[in-house]
Amino acid sequence: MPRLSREKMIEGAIKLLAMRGLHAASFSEIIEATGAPRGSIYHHFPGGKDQLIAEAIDLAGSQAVELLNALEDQAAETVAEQFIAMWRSLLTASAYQAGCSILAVTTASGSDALLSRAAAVFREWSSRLSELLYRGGLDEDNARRMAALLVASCEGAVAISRAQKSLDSFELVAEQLLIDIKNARSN
Amino acid sequence: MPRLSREKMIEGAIKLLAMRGLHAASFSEIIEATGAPRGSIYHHFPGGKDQLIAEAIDLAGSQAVELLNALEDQAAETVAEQFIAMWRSLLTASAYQAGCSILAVTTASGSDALLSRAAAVFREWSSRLSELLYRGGLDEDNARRMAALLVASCEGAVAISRAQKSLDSFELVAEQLLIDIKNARSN
DNA sequence: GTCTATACGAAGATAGAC
DNA sequence: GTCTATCTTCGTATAGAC
Repeated sequence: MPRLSREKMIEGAIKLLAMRGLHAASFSEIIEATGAPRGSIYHHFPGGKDQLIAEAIDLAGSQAVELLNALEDQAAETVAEQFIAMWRSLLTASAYQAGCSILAVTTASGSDALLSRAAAVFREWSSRLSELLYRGGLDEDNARRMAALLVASCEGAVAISRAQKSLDSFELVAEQLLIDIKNARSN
Repeated sequence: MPRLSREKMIEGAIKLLAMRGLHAASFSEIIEATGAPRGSIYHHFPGGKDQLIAEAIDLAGSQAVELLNALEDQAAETVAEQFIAMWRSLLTASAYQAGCSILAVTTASGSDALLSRAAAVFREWSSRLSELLYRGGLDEDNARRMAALLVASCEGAVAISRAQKSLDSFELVAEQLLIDIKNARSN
Protein backbone atom coordinates (compact mmCIF):
# COMPACT_ATOMS: atom_id res chain seq x y z
CA MET A 1 0.00 0.00 0.00
CA PRO A 2 2.34 2.68 -1.14
CA ARG A 3 0.14 5.73 -1.15
CA LEU A 4 -3.24 4.60 -0.05
CA SER A 5 -3.24 6.50 3.21
CA ARG A 6 -1.78 9.46 1.42
CA GLU A 7 -4.75 9.55 -0.93
CA LYS A 8 -7.13 9.14 1.97
CA MET A 9 -5.66 12.18 3.66
CA ILE A 10 -6.03 14.31 0.53
CA GLU A 11 -9.61 13.19 -0.01
CA GLY A 12 -10.30 13.85 3.66
CA ALA A 13 -8.86 17.32 3.35
CA ILE A 14 -11.11 18.07 0.37
CA LYS A 15 -14.16 16.97 2.30
CA LEU A 16 -13.31 18.88 5.46
CA LEU A 17 -12.46 21.97 3.42
CA ALA A 18 -15.84 21.78 1.73
CA MET A 19 -17.77 21.16 4.92
CA ARG A 20 -16.04 23.25 7.52
CA GLY A 21 -13.29 25.33 6.00
CA LEU A 22 -9.53 25.62 6.01
CA HIS A 23 -9.13 25.84 9.75
CA ALA A 24 -11.14 22.69 10.38
CA ALA A 25 -9.10 20.81 7.81
CA SER A 26 -6.45 20.15 10.43
CA PHE A 27 -4.31 17.07 10.71
CA SER A 28 -6.13 15.85 13.77
CA GLU A 29 -9.54 16.18 12.13
CA ILE A 30 -8.40 14.56 8.93
CA ILE A 31 -6.95 11.63 10.83
CA GLU A 32 -10.10 11.25 12.85
CA ALA A 33 -12.34 11.48 9.80
CA THR A 34 -10.39 9.15 7.57
CA GLY A 35 -8.76 6.74 9.99
CA ALA A 36 -5.50 7.51 8.26
CA PRO A 37 -2.38 6.79 10.29
CA ARG A 38 -1.31 9.57 12.58
CA GLY A 39 2.40 9.01 12.43
CA SER A 40 3.00 9.30 8.74
CA ILE A 41 1.72 12.76 8.02
CA TYR A 42 5.06 14.41 7.64
CA HIS A 43 6.37 11.41 5.84
CA HIS A 44 3.78 11.89 3.14
CA PHE A 45 3.65 15.67 3.31
CA PRO A 46 7.06 16.98 4.32
CA GLY A 47 5.85 20.44 3.37
CA GLY A 48 3.29 20.28 6.17
CA LYS A 49 -0.24 21.49 5.97
CA ASP A 50 0.31 23.82 3.03
CA GLN A 51 1.45 20.93 0.90
CA LEU A 52 -1.55 18.84 1.87
CA ILE A 53 -3.95 21.67 1.06
CA ALA A 54 -2.17 22.41 -2.20
CA GLU A 55 -2.66 18.82 -3.29
CA ALA A 56 -6.27 18.94 -2.18
CA ILE A 57 -6.85 21.99 -4.38
CA ASP A 58 -5.24 20.32 -7.37
CA LEU A 59 -7.15 17.09 -6.94
CA ALA A 60 -10.51 18.78 -6.40
CA GLY A 61 -9.81 20.94 -9.41
CA SER A 62 -9.00 18.06 -11.70
CA GLN A 63 -11.93 15.98 -10.50
CA ALA A 64 -14.22 18.69 -11.83
CA VAL A 65 -12.27 18.90 -15.05
CA GLU A 66 -12.83 15.20 -15.60
CA LEU A 67 -16.55 15.73 -15.35
CA LEU A 68 -16.24 18.50 -17.94
CA ASN A 69 -14.26 16.24 -20.22
CA ALA A 70 -17.27 13.96 -20.44
CA LEU A 71 -19.22 16.82 -22.05
CA GLU A 72 -17.26 17.00 -25.25
CA ASP A 73 -19.48 17.59 -28.28
CA GLN A 74 -22.62 18.42 -26.36
CA ALA A 75 -24.85 21.39 -27.06
CA ALA A 76 -24.09 24.52 -25.07
CA GLU A 77 -27.34 24.13 -23.15
CA THR A 78 -26.38 20.63 -22.13
CA VAL A 79 -22.91 21.71 -21.05
CA ALA A 80 -24.40 24.40 -18.82
CA GLU A 81 -27.04 22.07 -17.45
CA GLN A 82 -24.50 19.43 -16.55
CA PHE A 83 -22.13 21.89 -14.95
CA ILE A 84 -25.00 23.21 -12.87
CA ALA A 85 -26.13 19.69 -12.01
CA MET A 86 -22.70 18.88 -10.65
CA TRP A 87 -22.99 21.68 -8.11
CA ARG A 88 -26.57 20.92 -7.29
CA SER A 89 -25.71 17.36 -6.40
CA LEU A 90 -22.91 18.58 -4.12
CA LEU A 91 -25.56 20.41 -2.12
CA THR A 92 -28.21 17.72 -2.11
CA ALA A 93 -25.92 14.74 -1.56
CA SER A 94 -24.43 16.43 1.49
CA ALA A 95 -27.71 17.85 2.78
CA TYR A 96 -26.21 21.35 2.51
CA GLN A 97 -23.16 20.40 4.51
CA ALA A 98 -20.67 20.79 1.69
CA GLY A 99 -19.67 23.72 -0.47
CA CYS A 100 -16.75 24.19 -2.82
CA SER A 101 -13.51 23.15 -1.13
CA ILE A 102 -11.46 25.48 -3.29
CA LEU A 103 -13.56 28.53 -2.52
CA ALA A 104 -13.08 27.69 1.15
CA VAL A 105 -9.34 28.00 0.74
CA THR A 106 -9.56 31.34 -1.01
CA THR A 107 -11.67 32.98 1.66
CA ALA A 108 -9.35 31.83 4.44
CA SER A 109 -6.07 31.90 2.59
CA GLY A 110 -3.00 32.31 4.65
CA SER A 111 -0.48 31.73 1.94
CA ASP A 112 -0.10 33.33 -1.46
CA ALA A 113 0.96 30.03 -2.93
CA LEU A 114 -2.40 28.45 -2.08
CA LEU A 115 -4.30 31.44 -3.39
CA SER A 116 -2.63 31.33 -6.76
CA ARG A 117 -3.11 27.59 -6.93
CA ALA A 118 -6.82 28.11 -6.43
CA ALA A 119 -6.77 30.91 -8.97
CA ALA A 120 -5.29 28.55 -11.52
CA VAL A 121 -8.08 26.04 -10.96
CA PHE A 122 -10.74 28.67 -11.53
CA ARG A 123 -8.96 29.71 -14.69
CA GLU A 124 -8.82 26.16 -15.92
CA TRP A 125 -12.50 25.53 -15.27
CA SER A 126 -13.44 28.69 -17.06
CA SER A 127 -11.29 28.07 -20.09
CA ARG A 128 -12.39 24.46 -20.40
CA LEU A 129 -16.03 25.51 -20.13
CA SER A 130 -15.51 28.25 -22.65
CA GLU A 131 -14.14 25.76 -25.13
CA LEU A 132 -17.08 23.41 -24.62
CA LEU A 133 -19.62 26.21 -24.99
CA TYR A 134 -17.94 27.40 -28.15
CA ARG A 135 -18.05 23.96 -29.66
CA GLY A 136 -21.59 23.64 -28.38
CA GLY A 137 -22.82 26.51 -30.50
CA LEU A 138 -21.90 29.84 -28.90
CA ASP A 139 -19.65 32.35 -30.57
CA GLU A 140 -16.30 33.04 -28.97
CA ASP A 141 -17.25 36.12 -26.98
CA ASN A 142 -20.47 34.68 -25.66
CA ALA A 143 -18.68 31.45 -24.76
CA ARG A 144 -16.02 33.30 -22.77
CA ARG A 145 -18.49 35.48 -20.92
CA MET A 146 -20.90 32.65 -20.20
CA ALA A 147 -18.10 30.41 -18.97
CA ALA A 148 -16.97 33.07 -16.51
CA LEU A 149 -20.55 33.64 -15.41
CA LEU A 150 -21.20 29.93 -14.93
CA VAL A 151 -18.18 29.43 -12.73
CA ALA A 152 -18.73 32.58 -10.67
CA SER A 153 -22.45 32.19 -10.21
CA CYS A 154 -22.27 28.50 -9.34
CA GLU A 155 -19.59 29.22 -6.75
CA GLY A 156 -21.70 31.98 -5.27
CA ALA A 157 -24.99 30.12 -5.49
CA VAL A 158 -23.57 27.03 -3.82
CA ALA A 159 -22.21 29.06 -0.93
CA ILE A 160 -25.48 30.95 -0.53
CA SER A 161 -27.75 27.94 -0.83
CA ARG A 162 -25.57 26.01 1.57
CA ALA A 163 -25.92 28.77 4.15
CA GLN A 164 -29.66 28.98 3.56
CA LYS A 165 -30.07 25.21 3.64
CA SER A 166 -32.42 25.53 0.70
CA LEU A 167 -32.12 25.09 -3.02
CA ASP A 168 -34.30 28.13 -3.73
CA SER A 169 -31.53 30.60 -4.52
CA PHE A 170 -29.59 28.01 -6.44
CA GLU A 171 -32.54 27.14 -8.67
CA LEU A 172 -33.32 30.77 -9.44
CA VAL A 173 -29.75 31.21 -10.56
CA ALA A 174 -29.84 27.99 -12.55
CA GLU A 175 -33.00 29.03 -14.38
CA GLN A 176 -31.57 32.38 -15.32
CA LEU A 177 -28.33 30.84 -16.52
CA LEU A 178 -30.19 28.54 -18.90
CA ILE A 179 -32.20 31.46 -20.23
CA ASP A 180 -28.93 33.30 -20.81
CA ILE A 181 -27.44 30.43 -22.75
CA LYS A 182 -30.45 30.35 -25.00
CA ASN A 183 -30.28 34.08 -25.59
CA ALA A 184 -26.58 33.86 -26.29
CA ARG A 185 -27.17 31.23 -28.92
CA SER A 186 -29.76 33.24 -30.78
CA ASN A 187 -27.38 36.11 -31.35
CA MET B 1 -17.10 57.23 24.76
CA PRO B 2 -19.81 54.70 25.28
CA ARG B 3 -19.39 52.39 22.33
CA LEU B 4 -16.62 53.77 20.23
CA SER B 5 -14.20 50.96 20.84
CA ARG B 6 -17.04 48.52 20.43
CA GLU B 7 -17.71 49.85 16.95
CA LYS B 8 -14.04 49.78 16.13
CA MET B 9 -13.89 46.10 17.00
CA ILE B 10 -16.85 45.26 14.79
CA GLU B 11 -15.45 47.23 11.87
CA GLY B 12 -12.11 45.57 12.44
CA ALA B 13 -13.75 42.17 12.42
CA ILE B 14 -15.45 42.94 9.10
CA LYS B 15 -12.16 43.96 7.55
CA LEU B 16 -10.22 40.97 8.84
CA LEU B 17 -12.99 38.64 7.78
CA ALA B 18 -12.87 40.07 4.28
CA MET B 19 -9.11 40.00 4.02
CA ARG B 20 -8.07 36.84 5.79
CA GLY B 21 -11.09 34.86 6.92
CA LEU B 22 -12.84 33.80 10.07
CA HIS B 23 -9.85 32.26 11.75
CA ALA B 24 -7.74 35.38 11.32
CA ALA B 25 -10.50 37.55 12.73
CA SER B 26 -9.30 36.74 16.21
CA PHE B 27 -9.41 39.00 19.20
CA SER B 28 -5.67 39.48 19.19
CA GLU B 29 -5.61 40.45 15.52
CA ILE B 30 -8.55 42.76 15.84
CA ILE B 31 -6.95 44.52 18.77
CA GLU B 32 -3.69 44.85 16.96
CA ALA B 33 -5.34 46.13 13.80
CA THR B 34 -7.69 48.62 15.42
CA GLY B 35 -5.86 49.66 18.54
CA ALA B 36 -9.01 48.86 20.47
CA PRO B 37 -8.55 48.17 24.15
CA ARG B 38 -7.62 44.63 25.01
CA GLY B 39 -9.32 44.37 28.36
CA SER B 40 -12.86 45.20 27.37
CA ILE B 41 -13.62 42.53 24.82
CA TYR B 42 -15.83 40.41 27.02
CA HIS B 43 -17.36 43.49 28.49
CA HIS B 44 -18.62 44.53 25.06
CA PHE B 45 -19.17 41.02 23.75
CA PRO B 46 -20.15 38.76 26.63
CA GLY B 47 -21.11 36.13 24.07
CA GLY B 48 -17.49 35.95 22.98
CA LYS B 49 -16.27 35.64 19.44
CA ASP B 50 -19.55 34.35 18.04
CA GLN B 51 -21.32 37.47 19.17
CA LEU B 52 -18.67 39.71 17.66
CA ILE B 53 -18.86 37.89 14.33
CA ALA B 54 -22.66 37.91 14.39
CA GLU B 55 -22.64 41.67 14.77
CA ALA B 56 -20.06 41.97 12.03
CA ILE B 57 -22.32 40.01 9.68
CA ASP B 58 -25.29 42.20 10.50
CA LEU B 59 -23.37 45.42 10.09
CA ALA B 60 -21.73 44.41 6.83
CA GLY B 61 -25.11 43.28 5.58
CA SER B 62 -26.85 46.51 6.39
CA GLN B 63 -24.05 48.65 5.00
CA ALA B 64 -24.71 47.07 1.61
CA VAL B 65 -28.45 47.56 2.01
CA GLU B 66 -27.89 51.24 2.57
CA LEU B 67 -26.09 51.44 -0.73
CA LEU B 68 -29.04 49.71 -2.37
CA ASN B 69 -31.45 52.12 -0.76
CA ALA B 70 -29.80 54.93 -2.68
CA LEU B 71 -30.89 53.26 -5.93
CA GLU B 72 -34.60 53.74 -5.49
CA ASP B 73 -36.33 54.67 -8.75
CA GLN B 74 -33.42 53.91 -11.01
CA ALA B 75 -33.61 51.90 -14.19
CA ALA B 76 -32.89 48.19 -13.82
CA GLU B 77 -29.66 48.59 -15.79
CA THR B 78 -28.48 51.26 -13.39
CA VAL B 79 -29.36 49.18 -10.37
CA ALA B 80 -27.31 46.28 -11.70
CA GLU B 81 -24.44 48.53 -12.70
CA GLN B 82 -24.26 50.12 -9.29
CA PHE B 83 -24.47 46.82 -7.46
CA ILE B 84 -21.64 45.51 -9.60
CA ALA B 85 -19.65 48.71 -9.09
CA MET B 86 -19.88 48.27 -5.33
CA TRP B 87 -18.13 44.91 -5.56
CA ARG B 88 -15.61 46.10 -8.10
CA SER B 89 -14.51 48.88 -5.84
CA LEU B 90 -14.05 46.43 -2.98
CA LEU B 91 -11.49 44.63 -5.11
CA THR B 92 -9.73 47.66 -6.52
CA ALA B 93 -9.67 49.73 -3.34
CA SER B 94 -8.05 46.86 -1.48
CA ALA B 95 -5.74 45.80 -4.28
CA TYR B 96 -7.38 42.36 -4.26
CA GLN B 97 -6.85 41.95 -0.55
CA ALA B 98 -10.52 42.00 0.41
CA GLY B 99 -13.44 39.82 -0.50
CA CYS B 100 -16.90 39.55 0.98
CA SER B 101 -16.71 39.28 4.75
CA ILE B 102 -19.99 37.41 4.94
CA LEU B 103 -18.98 34.79 2.42
CA ALA B 104 -15.86 34.25 4.48
CA VAL B 105 -17.99 33.32 7.47
CA THR B 106 -20.11 30.87 5.50
CA THR B 107 -17.16 28.91 4.13
CA ALA B 108 -15.58 28.57 7.57
CA SER B 109 -18.68 28.46 9.68
CA GLY B 110 -18.40 26.72 12.94
CA SER B 111 -21.78 27.63 14.31
CA ASP B 112 -25.22 27.19 12.83
CA ALA B 113 -26.30 30.50 14.30
CA LEU B 114 -23.70 32.36 12.24
CA LEU B 115 -24.58 30.45 9.10
CA SER B 116 -28.25 31.32 9.33
CA ARG B 117 -27.39 34.91 10.10
CA ALA B 118 -25.37 35.05 6.91
CA ALA B 119 -28.18 33.31 5.07
CA ALA B 120 -30.58 36.04 6.17
CA VAL B 121 -28.29 38.73 4.81
CA PHE B 122 -28.11 37.06 1.41
CA ARG B 123 -31.88 36.78 1.41
CA GLU B 124 -32.27 40.44 2.26
CA TRP B 125 -29.89 41.57 -0.47
CA SER B 126 -31.68 39.46 -3.01
CA SER B 127 -35.16 40.59 -2.09
CA ARG B 128 -34.16 44.23 -1.94
CA LEU B 129 -32.49 43.94 -5.33
CA SER B 130 -35.49 42.16 -6.76
CA GLU B 131 -37.73 44.99 -5.67
CA LEU B 132 -35.46 47.59 -7.24
CA LEU B 133 -35.21 45.68 -10.50
CA TYR B 134 -38.95 45.29 -10.63
CA ARG B 135 -39.50 48.97 -10.15
CA GLY B 136 -36.72 49.58 -12.63
CA GLY B 137 -38.59 47.90 -15.43
CA LEU B 138 -38.30 44.11 -15.14
CA ASP B 139 -41.31 41.88 -14.66
CA GLU B 140 -41.59 40.02 -11.39
CA ASP B 141 -40.07 36.71 -12.48
CA ASN B 142 -37.17 38.27 -14.30
CA ALA B 143 -36.54 40.56 -11.35
CA ARG B 144 -36.40 37.65 -8.91
CA ARG B 145 -34.14 35.55 -11.08
CA MET B 146 -31.82 38.42 -11.95
CA ALA B 147 -31.57 39.48 -8.32
CA ALA B 148 -30.51 35.97 -7.30
CA LEU B 149 -28.04 35.84 -10.17
CA LEU B 150 -26.57 39.23 -9.33
CA VAL B 151 -25.92 38.31 -5.72
CA ALA B 152 -24.55 34.85 -6.45
CA SER B 153 -22.37 35.84 -9.38
CA CYS B 154 -20.93 38.90 -7.66
CA GLU B 155 -20.06 36.82 -4.62
CA GLY B 156 -18.40 34.24 -6.80
CA ALA B 157 -16.70 36.71 -9.12
CA VAL B 158 -15.26 38.70 -6.24
CA ALA B 159 -13.80 35.58 -4.64
CA ILE B 160 -12.36 34.39 -7.94
CA SER B 161 -10.95 37.74 -9.02
CA ARG B 162 -9.46 38.25 -5.58
CA ALA B 163 -7.65 34.93 -5.84
CA GLN B 164 -6.51 35.72 -9.37
CA LYS B 165 -5.44 39.24 -8.44
CA SER B 166 -6.98 40.41 -11.69
CA LEU B 167 -10.25 42.01 -12.68
CA ASP B 168 -10.50 39.89 -15.83
CA SER B 169 -12.98 37.31 -14.56
CA PHE B 170 -14.98 39.93 -12.74
CA GLU B 171 -15.37 42.08 -15.84
CA LEU B 172 -16.44 39.16 -18.02
CA VAL B 173 -19.15 38.39 -15.49
CA ALA B 174 -20.16 42.03 -15.25
CA GLU B 175 -20.50 42.35 -19.01
CA GLN B 176 -22.66 39.27 -19.25
CA LEU B 177 -24.87 40.42 -16.37
CA LEU B 178 -25.59 43.71 -18.11
CA ILE B 179 -26.43 41.89 -21.32
CA ASP B 180 -28.81 39.70 -19.32
CA ILE B 181 -30.57 42.67 -17.81
CA LYS B 182 -31.14 44.13 -21.24
CA ASN B 183 -32.49 40.86 -22.55
CA ALA B 184 -34.75 40.52 -19.54
CA ARG B 185 -36.20 43.94 -20.17
CA SER B 186 -37.08 43.25 -23.77
CA ASN B 187 -39.28 40.30 -22.85
C1' DG C 1 5.52 3.76 7.10
C1' DT C 2 3.87 4.23 11.33
C1' DC C 3 4.16 5.15 16.21
C1' DT C 4 4.86 8.05 20.71
C1' DA C 5 6.40 11.93 22.90
C1' DT C 6 7.09 16.51 23.07
C1' DA C 7 7.92 21.52 22.01
C1' DC C 8 5.87 25.70 20.89
C1' DG C 9 2.59 29.10 19.75
C1' DA C 10 -2.02 30.97 19.42
C1' DA C 11 -6.70 30.78 20.19
C1' DG C 12 -10.92 31.50 23.28
C1' DA C 13 -12.31 32.35 27.77
C1' DT C 14 -12.48 33.65 32.94
C1' DA C 15 -11.16 36.06 37.29
C1' DG C 16 -10.04 39.87 39.76
C1' DA C 17 -7.57 44.47 40.37
C1' DC C 18 -7.92 49.30 39.12
C1' DG D 1 -14.33 50.18 30.80
C1' DT D 2 -10.05 48.70 30.80
C1' DC D 3 -6.01 46.06 32.39
C1' DT D 4 -3.16 41.95 33.73
C1' DA D 5 -2.75 37.49 34.68
C1' DT D 6 -3.93 32.70 33.96
C1' DC D 7 -6.24 28.40 32.32
C1' DT D 8 -7.35 25.19 28.79
C1' DT D 9 -7.55 23.51 24.37
C1' DC D 10 -5.95 22.91 19.96
C1' DG D 11 -3.03 23.71 16.09
C1' DT D 12 1.59 22.83 13.57
C1' DA D 13 5.86 20.78 13.72
C1' DT D 14 10.04 17.87 15.15
C1' DA D 15 12.73 13.96 17.08
C1' DG D 16 13.52 9.44 17.60
C1' DA D 17 11.93 4.48 18.44
C1' DC D 18 9.96 0.47 16.06
